[in-house]
Amino acid sequence: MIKKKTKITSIEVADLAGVSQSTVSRSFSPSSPVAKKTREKVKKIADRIGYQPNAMARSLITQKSNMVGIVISNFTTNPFYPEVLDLLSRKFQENGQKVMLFSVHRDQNLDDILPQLLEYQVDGILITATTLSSEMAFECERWGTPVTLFNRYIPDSNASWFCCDNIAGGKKIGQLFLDSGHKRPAYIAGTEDTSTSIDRERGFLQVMDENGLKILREVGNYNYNDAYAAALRLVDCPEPADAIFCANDIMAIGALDAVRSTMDMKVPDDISIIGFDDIPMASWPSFNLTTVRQPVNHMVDCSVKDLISRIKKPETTPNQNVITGELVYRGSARIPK
Amino acid sequence: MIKKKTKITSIEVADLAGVSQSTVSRSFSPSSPVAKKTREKVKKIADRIGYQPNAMARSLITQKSNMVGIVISNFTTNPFYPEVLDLLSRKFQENGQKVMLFSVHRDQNLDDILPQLLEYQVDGILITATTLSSEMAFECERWGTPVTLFNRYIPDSNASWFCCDNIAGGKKIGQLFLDSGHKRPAYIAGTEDTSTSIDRERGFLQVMDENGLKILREVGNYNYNDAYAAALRLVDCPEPADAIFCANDIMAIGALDAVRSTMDMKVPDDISIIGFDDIPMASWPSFNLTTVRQPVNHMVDCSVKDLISRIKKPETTPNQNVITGELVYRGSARIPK
DNA sequence: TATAATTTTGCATACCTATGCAAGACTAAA
DNA sequence: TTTAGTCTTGCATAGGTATGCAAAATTATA
Repeated sequence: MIKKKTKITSIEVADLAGVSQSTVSRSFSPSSPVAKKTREKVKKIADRIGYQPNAMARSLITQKSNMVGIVISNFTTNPFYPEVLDLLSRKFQENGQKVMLFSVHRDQNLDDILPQLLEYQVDGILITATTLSSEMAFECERWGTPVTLFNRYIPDSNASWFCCDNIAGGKKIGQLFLDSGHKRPAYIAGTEDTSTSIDRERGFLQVMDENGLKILREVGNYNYNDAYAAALRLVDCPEPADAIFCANDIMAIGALDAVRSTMDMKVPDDISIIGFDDIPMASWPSFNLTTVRQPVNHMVDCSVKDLISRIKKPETTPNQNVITGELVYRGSARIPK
Repeated sequence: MIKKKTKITSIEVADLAGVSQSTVSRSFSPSSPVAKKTREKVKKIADRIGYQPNAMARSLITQKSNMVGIVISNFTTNPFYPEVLDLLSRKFQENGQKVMLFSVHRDQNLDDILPQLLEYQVDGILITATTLSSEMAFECERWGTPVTLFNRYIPDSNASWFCCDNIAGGKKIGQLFLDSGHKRPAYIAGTEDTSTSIDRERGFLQVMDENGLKILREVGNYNYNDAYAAALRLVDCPEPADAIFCANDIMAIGALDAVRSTMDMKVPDDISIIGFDDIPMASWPSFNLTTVRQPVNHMVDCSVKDLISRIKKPETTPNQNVITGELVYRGSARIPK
């Protein structure tokens, strides 16, 4: 029978320091009034016996956990999201918020995740690369827990969201293809039911429509392999595509590899390929990918600031913003003369 | 003045259901004895008014937070780690553990991170891609919080660790270079003070030493760009390397691109390049990289199982294991005849 | 030195749930 | 119908901290 080692509490520190528990508590709260000498004495003893305040007990009193939940869907396939997660968690840390992470599958329902976050009294929730049902949005609202979406949006809810202007991005790319004289444009979609893929396609399609061009279409599910196969189908046919817009960079890279693997087409002379995101890899010499840059840093900044301010002032109205991305010209697409 | 919305408690549920608070509590704990009918009634009311147990209050009583801390260093540059993090967090979730995430800089001291984790009463800590000082190891031990390292090791501590056999990996690669007749081997190191880079170099060097070969050496800091530059230096000189071992795949890819950018060398005919990790990208057609596969899944399994079992039984002795990686033959290195 | 003003401290309580113990309700056996 | 046995429930308390209030200690003022 091992004696359960009981944690060191503020009372023990108080006893050793010859003060009350209240004073110990106050010593650990910078804004509380404690005589400088007393605070030093308390801290020294706490240090010696290894005391640290218990955040659970504190949260129980203060009704603030200083934790935010981050929900992110499988960020393994798209290098864009590790960067997002890294930035998000860093910025939350800088603001004194701990991060509770949930990695979910893209199609996984958040209905079993959110209750866990609420159970742990997170002060706010940030959701990226996935979206939430309106019931769950309501549930969070009922709890008074603010929710911010990153790169997704919900029209009629009081969640905040910050989303790259995917429609405009699609349009820019469509226009570029037109300007450089392409005739048989193609789109490789991401996962079918994601708003990002739908919107990028919509913008692209609209420009093509207005100019009387039909687009070829394949699905790449936002991953390299599927896009590779999709690109082969687009190229290996009687009337091959002469321009491919892929819903993200990693698929564009897959398409690039696929096209190169067939001996008879050259990029960008015979075919242009454009992606979306501007992940670091896009600028590598072997790819040199033309793409639309999502201003990650800015978007993360906005999201974190928004969530934190709504945690501090619950009555703040939610922010809903589209952020425009910029076309980055590299070597994988023909440039208009 | 907005009235602070106070959270719904088990007492309110109890009142509405006409039972005691204890009964409500028991209704939410599957193993507690409650009449079936009562439990259903309670649950229904709880559902209606949106009650959920408060995990903070529970943890305070049970002395278990059901949270583990994961500390990971900048996983943005090496695609190996997003995968690790994804698997880790998934597996912890499957085991009912929430994940508190800390993303740190490689050289950042953990001395300010660990106290935060302990403050939040995490049941265990998993550290990867970075290591902790012996003072901090001691601190965790004092708190009785088990620590597991992933891909790092500490010789004399009672932390567990699971580490790929980096020395053996380096040896295998050295041997392959010898067997295929290379004469001017080179090593591109990762970040200098990481055990992974040091050990991989050590194994490699040892084989070369035994066979009387000197190695060229550059530093690539585990990132694409530095490795690209390093490889150029190794190749663009009077006696260029004819075989490069890079401490991870992303650097090997950088080296590959660098070598290809010079018109007069072909891979693998003129020069062999080998990496370490076997990230998904390594198998892409454009790289087709020979490398040492780290058995991520297995390593993650071991780590999670270890930590969880030590959370359940604190007296368990720590596990310390090296796990051997397997050489994956692809197209970037000559194969012995 | 006495009084007022200010700073510092302690007391008591609240936050919300889990659980040992004993009493109550109910079923089965006699 | 009575008794023994099992199943449910409620009472009371503990877990560790923060904080309003009042008392004590200190400093400033007269």
